[in-house]
Amino acid sequence: MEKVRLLVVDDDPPIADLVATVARYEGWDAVTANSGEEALRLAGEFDPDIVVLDLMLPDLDGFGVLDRLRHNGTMVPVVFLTARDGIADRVAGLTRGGDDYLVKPFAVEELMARLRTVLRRSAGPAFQRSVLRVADLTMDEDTREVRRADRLLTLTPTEYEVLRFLMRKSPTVMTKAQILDHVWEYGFGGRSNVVELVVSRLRRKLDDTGEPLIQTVRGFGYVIRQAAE
Amino acid sequence: MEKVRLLVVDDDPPIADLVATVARYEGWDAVTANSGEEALRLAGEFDPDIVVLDLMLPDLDGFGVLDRLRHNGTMVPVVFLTARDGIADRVAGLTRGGDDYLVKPFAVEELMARLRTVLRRSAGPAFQRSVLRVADLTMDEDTREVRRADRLLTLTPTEYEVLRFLMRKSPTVMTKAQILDHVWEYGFGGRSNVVELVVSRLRRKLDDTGEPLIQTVRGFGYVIRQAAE
DNA sequence: AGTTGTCCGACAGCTTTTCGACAGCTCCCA
DNA sequence: TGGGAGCTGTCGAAAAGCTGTCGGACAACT
Repeated sequence: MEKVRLLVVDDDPPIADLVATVARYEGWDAVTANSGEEALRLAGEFDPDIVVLDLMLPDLDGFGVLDRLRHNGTMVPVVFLTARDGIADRVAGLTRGGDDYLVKPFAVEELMARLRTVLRRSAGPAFQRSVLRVADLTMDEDTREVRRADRLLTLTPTEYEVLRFLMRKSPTVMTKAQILDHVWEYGFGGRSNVVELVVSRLRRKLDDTGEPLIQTVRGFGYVIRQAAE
Repeated sequence: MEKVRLLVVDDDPPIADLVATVARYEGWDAVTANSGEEALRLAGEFDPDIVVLDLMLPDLDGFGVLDRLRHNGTMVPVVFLTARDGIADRVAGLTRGGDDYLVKPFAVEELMARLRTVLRRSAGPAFQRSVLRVADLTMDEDTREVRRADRLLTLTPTEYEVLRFLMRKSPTVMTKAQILDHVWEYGFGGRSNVVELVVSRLRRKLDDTGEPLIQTVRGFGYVIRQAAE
């Protein structure tokens, strides 16, 4: 696939920057806009494949931006960001077309996952499943089914996210800080051992059968990969 | 790649110089700033590819500098330096993207390694693995896998760092002092034979099979290279 | 043969990791 | 509205593994 072009619209520069940086890290092209006007201008110039759109903007609000976009005939898919309270209902109504939304504060991996899904859907009518695989472990990102050697595992949301992150990055070693930073909401204060704990719980479920897949790289972090040699 | 342009921002001149010197030694272009204002000015003039930014600055603090940088539309990647205590949490929020941070006191080689990683990532969408190779010894810096003639070695963090340093410098001879200075945190007190010890341990793991790769240059230091006649 | 430099075994202290127990929370259902 | 089930994160203790000090054996150079 071509390099994905992402437009991020959020009036809070750190947030916009955060999203753009993560996207670039994934190899996407990303630009940011801090107002509705700027967003519309950039949508024209930059011609994005997908848009992340905060609903709370100083000038024109998110809905307004969307209307104008659609008015111009742009069918680009949109993922909305909203505060926890409030307009969730109205957003829900807008998400039928394949668009999606996420509540702030979000975890960056979750945002990226939704962007990928939306892109995949909008790419073509025949949307192919996204299945991650490491050794005899598979994760179907559509059905959320995780199997180890065909045995179905039941994971909690957090476990699922951590596992997905590790599988996506496999066979690269990730530090605990990286895992925490990507899988937990930004702003999560936990100076704690949550990551270790979730890994421990994952291991119990995964490695129940078969050889250990999640490996500790002492003094550094964790990887998921087939034990070499 | 072109000559990398690095901007180092730290109010403690010895530290800033240390980093700049090491970077120049690697063939990079490096400039230093000792205050936030200077940093912003230089960022404009010098147009760096990457920035090392101490968070504790006399005038504008590190976060302020970052905000202003971003505000100017600069998407340059940043690696932060922080003291051990305190703001690690706040930093975490900024690092989710792909930027990174390091706690003082750090080891110079570790800083350089992170800079290289961040650069590599921001360079292109398809980020190519970084694999060091000396004779039949290979080190994959992403997976942290080290192999001698395909046999997987298990190294401790210190061993890994020393070996990486030697491999990077190969076939140049490094003195024990250089190794100590680069691989251990600056300010490390050990007037000792740690380096010898780690090398000894490395040898046992590496040279188990095959001919010795790490050679002693008596009265000077160590090199890793294929034994030449 | 003396001197200087290197190697490395043993050990103690320390750091990192693992994981059981538990309490607060949310969500769901009656 | 109350109760229950399941999820998440905190704490702490025990285990595992890593690092540096010491010191004696050994090797290399003069």
